[in-house]
Amino acid sequence: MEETQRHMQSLANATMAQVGQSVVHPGIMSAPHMPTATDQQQQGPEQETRKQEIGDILQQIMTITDQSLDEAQARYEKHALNCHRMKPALFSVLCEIKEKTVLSIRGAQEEEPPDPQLMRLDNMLIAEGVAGPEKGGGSAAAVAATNAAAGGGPGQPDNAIEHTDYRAKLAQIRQIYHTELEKYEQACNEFTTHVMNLLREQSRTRPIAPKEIERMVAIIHRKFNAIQMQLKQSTCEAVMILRSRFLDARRKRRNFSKQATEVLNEYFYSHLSNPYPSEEAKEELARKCGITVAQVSNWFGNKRIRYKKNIGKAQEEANLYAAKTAAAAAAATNQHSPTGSSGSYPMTSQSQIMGQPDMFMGMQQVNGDSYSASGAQVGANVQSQSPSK
DNA sequence: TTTCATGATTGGCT
DNA sequence: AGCCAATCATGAAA
Repeated sequence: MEETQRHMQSLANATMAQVGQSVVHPGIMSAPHMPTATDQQQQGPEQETRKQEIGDILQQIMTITDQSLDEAQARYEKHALNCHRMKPALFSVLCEIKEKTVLSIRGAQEEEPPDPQLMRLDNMLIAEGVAGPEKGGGSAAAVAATNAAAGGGPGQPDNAIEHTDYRAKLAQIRQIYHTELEKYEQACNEFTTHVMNLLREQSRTRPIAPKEIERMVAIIHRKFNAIQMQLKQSTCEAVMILRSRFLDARRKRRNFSKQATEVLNEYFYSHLSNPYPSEEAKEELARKCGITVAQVSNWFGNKRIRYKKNIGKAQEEANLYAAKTAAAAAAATNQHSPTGSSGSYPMTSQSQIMGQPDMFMGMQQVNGDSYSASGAQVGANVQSQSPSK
């Protein structure tokens, strides 16, 4: 992401503005410590001189800031200040006052609770395997996703392909995420160091309390966290898109295998009078075809409606399967007992035998749909089928 | 690219 | 809950 650069720039500007605020308007500079009555009462002659010295230093500071001095003189004055023996004392006093005034005002509102949205994003990223341990929830989530996408069908060869495909894409997202995160962290650290150095540098000429530095670091971190949140958000979006692509079954419709279609058609045409397989029959078909019971139900739903809509063409198919069934059953009859089952789905209703299937004619018979019904009645002619619409 | 076939989904009905 | 009908979305053939 080249966004990083932009973020960095704006962040740098924003933070420097805040740094600048305290540099340019330190407050304490223009409002030096005002001694109270009690202060004065407790002062001895020694304290009186000290006060005088502090006053001198302040006066020098004011002079430096107010006047435009030439370089050499300014350097000389600063040096004189820095070397002054009262400087540490003055600084600590100034820091103390600063802490009491400026920091106490803002201090309270900085205690922010963890952002719930950030927590949500974090949780999601961990759950999806983008954040967190490399081989942990990530692959687990991928397995779950691909399994769901496969619809539970056993032995689908492309299952593995899509599995790895999903994993590869997820890994890609993961990698980008971590690279960016690392970049942000590095930039954050660099910037923090930079600002700290700056403050340390400035602390030689103006009072800067440790708390103030802390606060500045906190501000920087907060800014960078905001950027990180954007990264997390877009990563989440990417994962969601990936997931939806892989989980949306419609997008990955695969035709059933030829063998599966054969089995289903065989059943359908041999039960034309009542093409409503029982739950057990569906399970059996599902097992045979390597698909789910729901898919079997879908198939029969589609088949019934499409058969009804297109009788003419369906009849050809019906004949085909009738002939097949006949052949299979005949073979079975010859080889085994006259009543033996061929293992396919023999016709069971009288109308089928007579070539008058009664599907959709309101005559649905209870035929049990067992796979071992009288297989001897074969060779039915289904050319004259005329299911009503 | 277009057209057809087909598995999945959805809403309404019983 | 199961089914029907319409529809969607995709695979595969033309």
